[in-house]
Amino acid sequence: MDNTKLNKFYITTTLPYVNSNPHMGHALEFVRADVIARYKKLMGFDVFFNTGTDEHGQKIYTKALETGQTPQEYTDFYAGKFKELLKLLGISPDVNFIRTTDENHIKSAQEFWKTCDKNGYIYKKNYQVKYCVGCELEKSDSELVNGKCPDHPNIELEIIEEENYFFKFSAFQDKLLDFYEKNPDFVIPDFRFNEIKAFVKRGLTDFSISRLKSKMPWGIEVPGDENQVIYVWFDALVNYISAIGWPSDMEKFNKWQVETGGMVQYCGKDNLRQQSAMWQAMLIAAGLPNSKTIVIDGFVTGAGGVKMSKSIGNVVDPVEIIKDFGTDALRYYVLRELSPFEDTPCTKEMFKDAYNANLANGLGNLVSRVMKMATNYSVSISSEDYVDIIKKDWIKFIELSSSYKTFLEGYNIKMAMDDIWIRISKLNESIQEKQPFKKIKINKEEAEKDLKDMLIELTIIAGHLLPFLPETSEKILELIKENKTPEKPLFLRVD
RNA sequence: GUCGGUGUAGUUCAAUGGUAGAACGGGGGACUCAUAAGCCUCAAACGAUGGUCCGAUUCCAUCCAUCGACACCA
Repeated sequence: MDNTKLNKFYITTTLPYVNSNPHMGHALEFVRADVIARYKKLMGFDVFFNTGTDEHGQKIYTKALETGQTPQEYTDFYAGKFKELLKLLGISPDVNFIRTTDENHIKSAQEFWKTCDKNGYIYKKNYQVKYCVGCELEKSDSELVNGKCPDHPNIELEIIEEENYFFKFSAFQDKLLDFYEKNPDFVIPDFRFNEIKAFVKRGLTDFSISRLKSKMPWGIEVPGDENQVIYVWFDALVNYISAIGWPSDMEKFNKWQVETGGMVQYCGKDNLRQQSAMWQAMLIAAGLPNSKTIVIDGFVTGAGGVKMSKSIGNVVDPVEIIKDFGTDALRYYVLRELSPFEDTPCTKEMFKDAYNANLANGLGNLVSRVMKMATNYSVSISSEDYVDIIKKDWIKFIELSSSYKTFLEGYNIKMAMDDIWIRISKLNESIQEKQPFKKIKINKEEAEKDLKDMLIELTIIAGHLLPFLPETSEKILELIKENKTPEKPLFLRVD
């Protein structure tokens, strides 16, 4: 039997569209995907972890021109910014970073197009575009009010006829519903799955997947038609397979998309349709296997559930947070304090409160507390028996915490972390109850035994933290191993 | 408008057909190993109105509030 088939894992984030600076939503998605990637690695899986930047399309083209740059200069700058953010967030350094302007991606997207075309799912059609002379912009139906531009209700919309390529999305309704039926956990959480099922059941309409190059040249050229470019998201979605070598390196592709049982995709709720319906239809159209799981994040909002925006001034900038509180503090917050699936409010004040309560007063203080006693009374535990074993045999170690594992397998990162913080509380209580700091004077032997138990428990806590707060976890394990008190508090209280 | 979700202490979240749990924040206390941290303790909530039931926060209906979906927004 081929056991190796079971221990490969492919996870990807959505590629952020680089028309603005990275925000909390991006940070949240990167960090969560990173946690799952790290967890799987610890569980002995061979992991491919993908992220990158989505760089084509009208918005970027316009922005670049506005700032007096070429689109390439503009996207180079933003790709750099996102790469920088990944570092700041402590994302696994071996993460793959794909840009949709990469040469191999461009080739792959064109091949993908050709394959869909060859299979009969792409056709050319006249497309009517509504154009408002007042705005000098094309308008979609959903933007219109009573069939007029809301900003210029007195001007009649012009209809512009344009020839575009279309994708036969309508051909995939039954196939998608059938696929959903057979994969009852395909979209997490379930209420998002219901949403997309309802959407597909209502019926699907073909959609345009190209743009006239004369109007918008910043895209990948449609194979065999130099007058059109591939519409940005059709090109962007293909990154998930171009990143793993399709079609030039089929061995690599098979390893990550076939032998893994499919990719796991993290995305925001605004991407539900593209990832769980359109992309799946595209894969079927190209004769490729579907994704395994789509995990949908909620949004980070301002206080009271209001959308974050510069004009309201309620934006919480992840880079600024990291500067003030550190990488693991941000990781902690997006993993435990933000709901895994629902929208959650976040303000700087809320961040600070959670930081002080759970990292400074909670985890950080506990480490100082235990290690201070351990060093003062010269009590230690053998690193071969504890610290080293955790790292060497994490699978066995985590086997002892069944709920932790169950939560992570279901992408419920918050609940897994709650388990750890329960342990932190319990250990604090136990120190209070056993009072080794008093007992050491009257019953040295028993005090030392208590303290050893506490060191073991602290080791277990650090072991559990490994995928979430890797840097902190390593620090704690190191302190236990060396039997040292932290020179500086792990998380300094902020007031 | 249609469909769906949600509405629980000051705040952020749980659970449940039969005395509603927690965390943060607030009040009080005993301690001292620790980052004026930790521990113990107190106060504090089921949107509204009807209905089913011996009994509803939980089920149903209506209303109010709020969020989302209803396709070309990456």
